[in-house]
Amino acid sequence: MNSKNRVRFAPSPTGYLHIGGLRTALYNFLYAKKTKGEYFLRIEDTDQKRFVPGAIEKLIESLKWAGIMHGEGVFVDEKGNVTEKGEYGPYIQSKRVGIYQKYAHQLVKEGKAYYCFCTPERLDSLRAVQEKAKLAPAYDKLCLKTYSSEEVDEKIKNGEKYVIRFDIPETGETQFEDAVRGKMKFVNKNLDDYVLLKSDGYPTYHLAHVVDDHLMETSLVLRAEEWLPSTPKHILLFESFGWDPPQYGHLSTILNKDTKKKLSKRDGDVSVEDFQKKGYLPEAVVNFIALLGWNPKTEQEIFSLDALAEEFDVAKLNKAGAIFDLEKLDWMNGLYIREKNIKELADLCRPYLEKYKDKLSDGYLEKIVSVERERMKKLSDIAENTEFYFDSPEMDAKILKWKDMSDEDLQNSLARSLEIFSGIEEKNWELNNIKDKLMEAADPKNRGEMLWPLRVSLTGKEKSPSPWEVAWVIGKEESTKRINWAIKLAKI
RNA sequence: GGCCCCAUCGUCUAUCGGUUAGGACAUCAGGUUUUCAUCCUGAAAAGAGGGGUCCGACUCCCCUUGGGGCUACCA
Repeated sequence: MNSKNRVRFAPSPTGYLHIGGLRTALYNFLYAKKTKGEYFLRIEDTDQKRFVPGAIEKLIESLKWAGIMHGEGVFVDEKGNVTEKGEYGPYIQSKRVGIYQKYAHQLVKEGKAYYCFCTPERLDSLRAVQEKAKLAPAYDKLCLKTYSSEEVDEKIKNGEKYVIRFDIPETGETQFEDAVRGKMKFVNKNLDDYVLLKSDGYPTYHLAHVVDDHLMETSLVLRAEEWLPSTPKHILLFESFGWDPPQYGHLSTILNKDTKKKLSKRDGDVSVEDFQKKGYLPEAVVNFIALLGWNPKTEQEIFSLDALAEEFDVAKLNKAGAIFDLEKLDWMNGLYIREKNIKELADLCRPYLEKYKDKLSDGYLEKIVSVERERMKKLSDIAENTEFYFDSPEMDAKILKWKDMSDEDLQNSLARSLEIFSGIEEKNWELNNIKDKLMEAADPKNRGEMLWPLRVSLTGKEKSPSPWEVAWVIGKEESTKRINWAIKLAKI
């Protein structure tokens, strides 16, 4: 037996990593880090209908982006091939079907499970009848009750399709201690004789989970709340095999802000990849989701991954569902953006300015980023309202005037700015220098009279960074050109 | 319908029977400021309802209500 804590993240490769899945992975990862245990990645691809090619690679890519890396399980190598590492493999369930089949049949032999030959049609009508009678829909054990073992052998020999069902006791209760919810108690007769092995020979989640987490020596299963109702089924299965179940902890659901229901693909962008594309930083996403359903019980809110691992404690996991509030994520993302150094931030922003890539030479992007950084919430903001760094702005002469300035005042103001700029030598075209010269010249009681028209003539916008910042970025020549153009425009 | 889980500001949450119910986001108002943003100050904002238990309940128990989840040969 392994004395280390062993936890896992076991997603299905259905196309992308859900943000809720990322949180589940994160908590497991943090637990392992905190307790110096092992965190491994298993792929649950037992539903052939839902398998999406390339999904495993994408899943791992998203986890890697977030910095949630496992030391055991399924990996992607440098060549892009899916590989595995670890003593408990294979870690991809489709490679383990023989194992599941062996255990399922063993249970049948021991009289704890049975073959079921019922057609989907019969199951459907059975369910319909039960629902109409306001009963809990459940399999009626028909095949268990009606067929002798000889009849079963005969049917199988004739090639009849079957599934293997778990024979759940009709009496008694199943109890367990949930790491986040405490004592849980379920009445066995409410439990259905669920399918262990499907007619295609693949296991259901239930069988695969129990067999794998026993064989892989998982000590704690932190998983989504939606699994809570099937946990007694899993406990009973473990017991049938004579195995000790792992400890369970069921995580609260992440809810959609508008519908207050489980966040789903239909609600829009919920995949990790979507957040990445929209310009969220992994630090912010990780920090934010960590706090959705977990709290360190202090007033600290900003945590690096390492700091989270330091503080993480299963006992501090929350029970209630948490609404995913994008506004707070935006704030937090802005915070992390402002902490980035210019070089790194520029590199992160570059993909969003693909259409201007010819104009981004010689540190130009670094300059833009240093000016825009404090007003960005997402990396993609670098492409919002920033055209004036690349092209002469569209100018609306009406907004050039500061407050109730006269035409003459405006001309004077712009002329004065032009004069100041021409007084600054090219080699002294530095941010602080430009700022000092402008501030010196501006009337302290009414700086807007000078700064507003100048800024608008440089940007064409009512809202933008300061005139000295923009002037510094676009350079003396371009700045001068734009002021001259504004002067002309204002005269018309 | 059946089974299960959950319940403090709009949102994320603190409170492990005694607090002016705290923090953060968002909102609003100020300050800094040419504008925006940043930053700083401040304000408004919560224990779903009803029963118990207790000297005392947001906190413990029960009921109601509300919300959510599960109810597949999907996970």
